[in-house]
Amino acid sequence: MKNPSPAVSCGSCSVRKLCLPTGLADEEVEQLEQITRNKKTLKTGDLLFRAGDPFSCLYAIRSGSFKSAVIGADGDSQITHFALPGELLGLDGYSGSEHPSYAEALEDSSVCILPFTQLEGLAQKVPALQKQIYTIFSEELKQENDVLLLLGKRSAEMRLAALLLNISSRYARRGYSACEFVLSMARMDIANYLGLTAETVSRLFSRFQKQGLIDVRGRAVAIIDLVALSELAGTHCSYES
Amino acid sequence: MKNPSPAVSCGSCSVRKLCLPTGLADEEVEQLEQITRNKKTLKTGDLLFRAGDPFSCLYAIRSGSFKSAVIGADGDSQITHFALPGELLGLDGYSGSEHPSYAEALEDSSVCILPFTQLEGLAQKVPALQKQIYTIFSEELKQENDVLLLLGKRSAEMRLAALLLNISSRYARRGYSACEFVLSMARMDIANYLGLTAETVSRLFSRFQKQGLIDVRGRAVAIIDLVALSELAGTHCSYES
DNA sequence: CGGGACTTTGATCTACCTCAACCGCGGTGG
DNA sequence: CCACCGCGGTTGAGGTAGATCAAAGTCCCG
Repeated sequence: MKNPSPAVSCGSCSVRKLCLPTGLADEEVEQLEQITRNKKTLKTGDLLFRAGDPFSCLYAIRSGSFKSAVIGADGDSQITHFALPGELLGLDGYSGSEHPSYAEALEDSSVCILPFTQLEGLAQKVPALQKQIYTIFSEELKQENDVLLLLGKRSAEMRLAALLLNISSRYARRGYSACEFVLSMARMDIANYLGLTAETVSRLFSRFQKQGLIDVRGRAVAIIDLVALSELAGTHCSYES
Repeated sequence: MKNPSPAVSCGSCSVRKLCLPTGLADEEVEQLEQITRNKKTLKTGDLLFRAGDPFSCLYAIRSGSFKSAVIGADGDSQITHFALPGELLGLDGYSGSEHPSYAEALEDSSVCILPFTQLEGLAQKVPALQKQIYTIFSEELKQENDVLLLLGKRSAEMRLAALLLNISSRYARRGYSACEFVLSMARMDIANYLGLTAETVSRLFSRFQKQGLIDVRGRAVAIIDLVALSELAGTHCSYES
C-alpha cells in the first residue's frame, strides 16, 4: 500500500503539460511534488471515491480513465464526465466537505493523490499554482456548460457525434491518434452520459458506420470522415487541418 | 456612469451572508470593499456581458436576477442557470480569458464589479477569501451536476417540479417566503433551461394547478403542497419543516 | 469450453415536440 | 379614451424521436 520511496515525479510525468504543473517554474513543480507523495492504482471497476465520502484530496489521473457520476434521490445515476490522464477528479467535493459524486475506474488506472489542505497552502504561496487551480475549475465549468447545451438542445445523433469528436480531440491533445482509439467505456455508459439508452447509442454507431463516417469494431473506433462528423455534431470545428 | 463617492459596503449589503464575504473577518471584508468600488445597474433585458467579451471581472448580484446562457455553433442557446442576489456571475470566463457565456438581466438589477486580477491578489493574502472562492467554484460545479442529472434522466414534470423547489429554497434562504414568489423569467426561459418547449412548460403549470400542487397566476406562483411537489421532483427533501 | 456481461437488431409505444389557433394584457398612437 | 398591435402565455391536434420490451448474437475471462 505505502510506497514512499519512488516519490511522484511531475517533471517526468507524461501528462505534465495537461495537469497542475502547467505554467509553473521548475522549482515550483518541485514544491508541488513535495505534497504529491502518494499515488494509487486501481483496477477496472474500482471506485476512487464514493458519493458521501469526506472530501480531503484531489486526484490527478496519471494513466487510465474514469467515469464520474452523481446519484439521484431515487438511486439512478448520471455520468457527468469521462476523465482522461492529466485531468483532476474531486473538485466538486470542496464545498460541503463531502464528495457529491463518485468516480469509477473504467480500466486499470493510476492517480496522484493531492491532499487539498496542503495544495491550498502551497497555492497561497505560489500564485502560478493558484491561477492554475482557478483555470481548472473554470475549464470544468465551461465543459459542463457545453454538456448542458448538448443534453438540452441536441438530437441523439448530434450528441454522439459531439462525444466522439470530444474524445478524439482529447486523445489528440495527448499525442495519440485523433482518428483511431479504443473507448474505455461501455455503450451503457455512453448512453447514460448522453441522456440516451444503450439501444439508441448502439443504433447510432451502426448508422454512422453505414454512412461511412466511422469504423466501429466493438469499442475500437476509427473516424473516417472527420469533417462530416463535425457537421453532424453542429460544431464547425476541426477544419483546415 | 461613474459613482465613486458611495463606495460599495459589503458590511451593510443584504446578501452579505450569501456572497464572497462569507467566512471573512470584518477587517478582511474591508479589504474586499477596497477592490469592489464600482457597481453597475441594469434594466430588464440588458446584457451584463456577452459571449466572447474579454474576461476581466466577476459580478456579484446585489439585487434583481439574471439568466446565463451558452450559445451553440448553430446559434441557439442553452440557459445554464438563473442567478439570484448573492450569487457570482462570470466564473466560467477565467480560463481562456473570454466569457464563453452571456448574462442577461431578467429584471432591473444591480451588481458589484470585482476586477479579478485584484481579487486574485487579495485572495493570495487572505486565505479565508481564497477558500471562499474555491467554495463558490465548487458549489457551482455541484449545481451543474444536479442539472445534468435533471436533463439526462428526468421527465418533464420532474424537471419543472425540481426547478420550482430550487427557486423556492433559494428565496427562502434569503429570508423571503418559500411558498409565494414571482418568477422573473418567461415561460420560454424556463423551457429552455429545462430542455423543454414553452408549450410543455405551460401545460405542466396548468396540470400542477389542477392537481392542487401550486397556484399560478401568470408569473406569480404559490406552492400549495410542498411535500407532494417534492415527491414529484424525486427529491425527498424539504421534509420536517 | 461455458457462462455472464455487453452489444446489436427488431417491433411497438409514448412523452414530448411541432404546428396552429386563440387569449389577455400592456403599450402606443391616433 | 379607445382601437390596434405585438408579445407572452394557453390550449388543442397530430407527428416523431427515442424509449421500452424482447430476442439474438458476440466477446471475454475463468
